[in-house]
Amino acid sequence: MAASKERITIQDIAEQSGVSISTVSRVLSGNAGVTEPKRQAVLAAVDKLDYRPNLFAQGLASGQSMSIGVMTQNFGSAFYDAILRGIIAGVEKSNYSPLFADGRWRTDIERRALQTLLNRRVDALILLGTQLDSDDLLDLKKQMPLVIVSRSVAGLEQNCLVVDNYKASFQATTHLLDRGHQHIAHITGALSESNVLRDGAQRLAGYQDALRKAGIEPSPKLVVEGSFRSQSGLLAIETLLTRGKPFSAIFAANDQMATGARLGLYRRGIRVPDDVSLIGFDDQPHSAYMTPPLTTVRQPAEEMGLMAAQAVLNQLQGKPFALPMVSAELIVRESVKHIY
Amino acid sequence: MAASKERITIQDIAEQSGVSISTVSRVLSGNAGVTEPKRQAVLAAVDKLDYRPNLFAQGLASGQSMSIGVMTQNFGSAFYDAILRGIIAGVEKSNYSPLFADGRWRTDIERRALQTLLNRRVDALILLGTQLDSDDLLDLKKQMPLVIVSRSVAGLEQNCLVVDNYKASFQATTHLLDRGHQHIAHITGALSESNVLRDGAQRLAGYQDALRKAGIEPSPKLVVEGSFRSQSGLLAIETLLTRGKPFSAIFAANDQMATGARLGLYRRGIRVPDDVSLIGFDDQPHSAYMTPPLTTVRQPAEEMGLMAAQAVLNQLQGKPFALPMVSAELIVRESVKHIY
DNA sequence: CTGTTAGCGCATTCAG
DNA sequence: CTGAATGCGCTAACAG
Repeated sequence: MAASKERITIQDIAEQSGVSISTVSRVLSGNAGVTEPKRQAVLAAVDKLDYRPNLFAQGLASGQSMSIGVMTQNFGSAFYDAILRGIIAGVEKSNYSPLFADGRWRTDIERRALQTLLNRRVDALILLGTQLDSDDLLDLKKQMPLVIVSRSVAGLEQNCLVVDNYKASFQATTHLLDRGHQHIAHITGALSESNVLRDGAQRLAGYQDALRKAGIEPSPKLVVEGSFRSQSGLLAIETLLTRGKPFSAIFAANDQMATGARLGLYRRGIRVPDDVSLIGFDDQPHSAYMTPPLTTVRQPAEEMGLMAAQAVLNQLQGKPFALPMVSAELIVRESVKHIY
Repeated sequence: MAASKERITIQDIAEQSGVSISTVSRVLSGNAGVTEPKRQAVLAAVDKLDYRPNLFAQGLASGQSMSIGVMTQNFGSAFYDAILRGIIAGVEKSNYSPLFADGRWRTDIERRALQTLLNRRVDALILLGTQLDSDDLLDLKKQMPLVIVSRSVAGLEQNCLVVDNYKASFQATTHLLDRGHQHIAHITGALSESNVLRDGAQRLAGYQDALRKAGIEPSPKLVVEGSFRSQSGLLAIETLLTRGKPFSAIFAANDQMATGARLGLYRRGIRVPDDVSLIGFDDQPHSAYMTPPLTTVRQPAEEMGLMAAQAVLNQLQGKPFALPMVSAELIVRESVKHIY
């Protein structure tokens, strides 16, 4: 590949194909009629000279960057990664291209990352699990198309794509009840921080209501507040054991805590699922490889990414769009035992 | 909404501070002397009007984008995520900002992702585990500052940042030997694809040489070729068991395969570490939470990211730079048992 | 349909 | 040291 010498511009291909630069611009943008022969000539020249329009010039002249900012909270997260994959796939067909940033679950970092995205003049925004204030979010919404994934914001219901945590949690708990478990402990997600409160609180509610529906009054002694991190799952086991109230199953608000709990049980010599059954939430890739493989709840991450992408693209084109509440699915594996 | 948010330009702050736009440009870029009073006036105006220079205009006029392209192979990878974190931290202090792309371990995707990076006119490139041909890489090197992480390319030794796989692997195997193990199996990484050959082959070599140094001739029956994926670790167990040659320990070329192997052993009722000891490589975050916690090798990912960032920045400034071979560290946990 | 012309916002000579 | 004048490469009116 004999690469670049001097940047070739629209001017070059205009001369090469014997037309004016505006005509070139027209065939390239496609939003104006051009005679077929000229069109072909231009295309040929573009191909021959391997022309690449200068995005800076385009952006400056048109006022659009043709890019969509995508903010994750952790590149390393398997769940967000799957969403990103969906977004990439969804945006691929359009003329827009994604611009990634990572908030690392820290408000200050996310704020700055958002600024750089804004500085790059993104035309729209997809925010995953954002921790920003709803005021800021409302404000952003006024400025450009916006889709918020995995967090519901009051006043922005239209733009939020969330999973039905309550229902999934209800089902997971019911699964345990159906298998004969009466004493089911729950390790919650973070509940105090108002920002991430949603998921944790909803999953807790689903757990409690499932018990009630089965005629069992939820016991506070069987509920331990976690933080969504492995470490908290590990600690939760100690807490539960200390409290002394027996249980035959544990439902953790996510797989990471379930993993932590698994280790805690292992250290105590408690077998899974022989002594205690375990269920997680999220279906981290590795959960299928735990010993035993973990029963958990899978969110259709990739689809969610696709939907989010489609929604922004529609907004960008002024088309109507809708974001339904997506439902998660229980993945049954060997970490749950049927008892009598 | 657009009323109050009229884009403010350099022109606005020029008027506001009573100087010309060139003076404004000077104090902002800092590469030219400006009288202190004027400087202050400009800064004040910038602050007051909350001025943000238009990157497109800057890029178009200067020919630089002030951005560094960063290509990963999988946003979801914990290892690469840690490297990205290091890169972000390393680039933060400079005026450059990172632009991310994901090659998803697929050459075609990586190629396209690289193109979009190039279209955005990145000033430099950091490639993680790239699968591109060395010819393309050589070519890129001619066009801009370049750093390749986790892959060594002939002719580009200067620009590659790699970990000493051989040494780490040698140490891991020696650790097993020191604990009394004589029959040590090895699940290799991918060996056939020339692109990712390095890591897998080097780890295999380290394993073999450690055995030889201990006076043990490596047995082909105890080596199974894997693909770096969990699934292959699972299958490897079946293969090993079928071959019938006994072993008391397994060294997998990465944690994912170790996890797969762990499940395979579990399914066969073989206990870890009581019956078989297990060692991985990479120290995935979750490895510390496996049951039992996995002994493995940790690569200083974040530091590597920092070094990569520093190296590109130096290149960008025409300064000299050097990329040493970094060494990994054995993390001892409960998955290895001392036998007699 | 198509060529000409004016900017987009900023960095950079080039004269003072 | 500083202001005025040129483009950077492209889009979008504006005439033909």
